[in-house]
Amino acid sequence: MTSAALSKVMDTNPVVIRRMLAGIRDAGYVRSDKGHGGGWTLACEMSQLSLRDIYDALGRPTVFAVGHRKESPDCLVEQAVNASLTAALDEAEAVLLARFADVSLDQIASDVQKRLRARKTQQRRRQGTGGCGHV
Amino acid sequence: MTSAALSKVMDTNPVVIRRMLAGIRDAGYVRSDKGHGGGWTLACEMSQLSLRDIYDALGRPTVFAVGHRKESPDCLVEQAVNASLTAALDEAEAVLLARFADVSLDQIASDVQKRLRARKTQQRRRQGTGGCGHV
DNA sequence: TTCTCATGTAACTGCATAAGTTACATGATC
DNA sequence: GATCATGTAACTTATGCAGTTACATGAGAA
Repeated sequence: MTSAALSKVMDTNPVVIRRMLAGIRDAGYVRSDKGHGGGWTLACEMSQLSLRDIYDALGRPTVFAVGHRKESPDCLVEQAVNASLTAALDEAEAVLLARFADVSLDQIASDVQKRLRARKTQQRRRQGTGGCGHV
Repeated sequence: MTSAALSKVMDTNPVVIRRMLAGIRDAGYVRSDKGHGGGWTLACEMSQLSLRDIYDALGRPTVFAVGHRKESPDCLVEQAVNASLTAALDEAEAVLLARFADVSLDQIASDVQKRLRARKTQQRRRQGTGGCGHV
């Protein structure tokens, strides 16, 4: 799939797609090819790729919107607050990353399949009965 | 303590202090008084006030810097990713808030005391021996 | 070889959010 | 009434991210 096609689907810009996928490619999870027939292809088994892997490949961006004002404040109160805050944040981050590690791409793919079936069933129901008229 | 004094200590602006403390005052944890001798005073026991209480009083700001692009996307893949992401984020947020609830202000206060003693010991050591000359 | 397609990347432009600032109103105390 | 302190609206940076433009590079087709 090309960056242009992906950007349309994701309602954004081809360059944004390339910037994002660059890290994932460098980690070896996808491949990019130039020229005719080029674009992006998956380079590993979906079952071997987790959300955690992608998070790492993206450069482990900051997880939290909250945090310290200073890294090493002189103020002892600020130091004490930072210590408590850091302990709590670290623990929460560990939980989050563990959960990310639990989710592989094939799980997401099968979830998509499930949603696809659900959508089709709903469409059939609406057409078959002529629709309830509410939706 | 006045907003002006607090802003100096925290290296910021009096108005920023007032904006922050406004929510905490509305929740009843601190009091503000105008005029001579006015300023901010604690309105409850430090042991009864946790980081979680303060987080709530501040309006429960967004915890995570990562998240969805859209709340209700048409794209089934995006829906599936959102579902996995939300589950993980919710779990991490629950852990974080639980940790916040575990930390009361008097714990932080005693941590400050501990740090104060440690700093004094270090200062005495430096002065007593004439100092090592490195710091 | 030349044309076209696709990625790679630098550089720039919004755009949203938070912090900081200014200005002035309100109320309490001396 | 003078002074001190908060309350708040309005404005000004500062920052980071998404989006965009422009062009270089490389691969394949004609």
